[in-house]
Amino acid sequence: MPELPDVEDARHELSRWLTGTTVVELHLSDTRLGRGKRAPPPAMVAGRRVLGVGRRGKWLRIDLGEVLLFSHLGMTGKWTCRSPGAPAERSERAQIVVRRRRARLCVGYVDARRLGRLVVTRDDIPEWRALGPDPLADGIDVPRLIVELGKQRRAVKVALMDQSLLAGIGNVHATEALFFAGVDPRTRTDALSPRQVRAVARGVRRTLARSLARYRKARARGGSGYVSEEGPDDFVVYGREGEPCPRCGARIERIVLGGRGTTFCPRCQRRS
DNA sequence: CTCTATGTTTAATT
DNA sequence: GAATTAAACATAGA
Repeated sequence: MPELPDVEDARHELSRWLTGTTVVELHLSDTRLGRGKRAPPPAMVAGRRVLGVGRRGKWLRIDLGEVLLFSHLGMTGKWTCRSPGAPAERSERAQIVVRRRRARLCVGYVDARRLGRLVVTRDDIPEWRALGPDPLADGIDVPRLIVELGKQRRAVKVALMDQSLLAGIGNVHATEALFFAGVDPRTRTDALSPRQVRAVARGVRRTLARSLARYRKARARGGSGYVSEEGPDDFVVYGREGEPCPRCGARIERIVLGGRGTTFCPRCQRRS
C-alpha cells in the first residue's frame, strides 16, 4: 500500500491508536525487518509514552521521546489494530502492545512480502535524512525543481520516483501525475520547459490530492481502525494499458521505465 | 506454470 | 561521474 497518500493514511490511523498511550511491549517476530543491521532491541521501548507519529515521504516515525521507531511499508506492509487476545493476521511480523489507562491495544505490522522495514533507534536514520521535501508537508518548490531537473538527463518519470528529489512519489503517482501534466514520461529532465515543470508539479499535487481525498472520505464513512485500499478504478491511466485515454480516446500504451511498468497516452502526453 | 506487482538497494554495465 | 539495467528480497493473485 505504499505511496505518500497510503502512508499518510497509515500515519493518521497509527496516531489515533498510539498517541498518548504507553508502550507495554514491542515484539518482533521477524529479524529481517531490520535488514541485517543491528537487531533492534525491543526492550528499550517498554514503559515509554508515544508522543506522536510523523511521516516524511513513505517513511513513518513513531516518536517515543528518546527513542524512535521507523517504519517503511515496502510493497505490502500495513498497520492494523486488534485487541491483544484476538488472532493475528497471517503475515503479522511485529506487534506493539500499548496501554491507555486500563485498556490494552495490540497494533500489528503485517507484511506478506517482507519488503518493509522496522527500525528502533535513538537518532534519525540515514534513509530518513536523505529524503527530499515532502510534497504534502513542505509543498513543491517549483524554482528548485526547475534547477534540479535541469542538471539531470534521466527520464522525468524516473526523477519523480527519486525520493531525494521529492519524497513520497512512487510508480502509481508518477504515472498519474505525468498524465495530468500532459508530459511524456520518457522526456529527459533537461529537456523540460519551465512551463512543463510547473505542469508536472501541478500533476503531482493533483494525483496526491485525489488519493488523499479518497482516504479522507473512506475514513469519514467507514469509521474506526480500518485501512481502505485504492483499487484499479481509482486511477486514470495506471494499470490501464489498452484502454482508451479518458481525455482523447487514444489507446493507452505501456512501456518500462526505471524498471517499472509505465502507462501513458501517446497522444495527450508530449515530449516538448 | 508464467507473468505481474503501489519499493529499495546493490552490483554490473554502458 | 551519470545513467541504465538486472537482480535480490518473498509472496500473492491473475
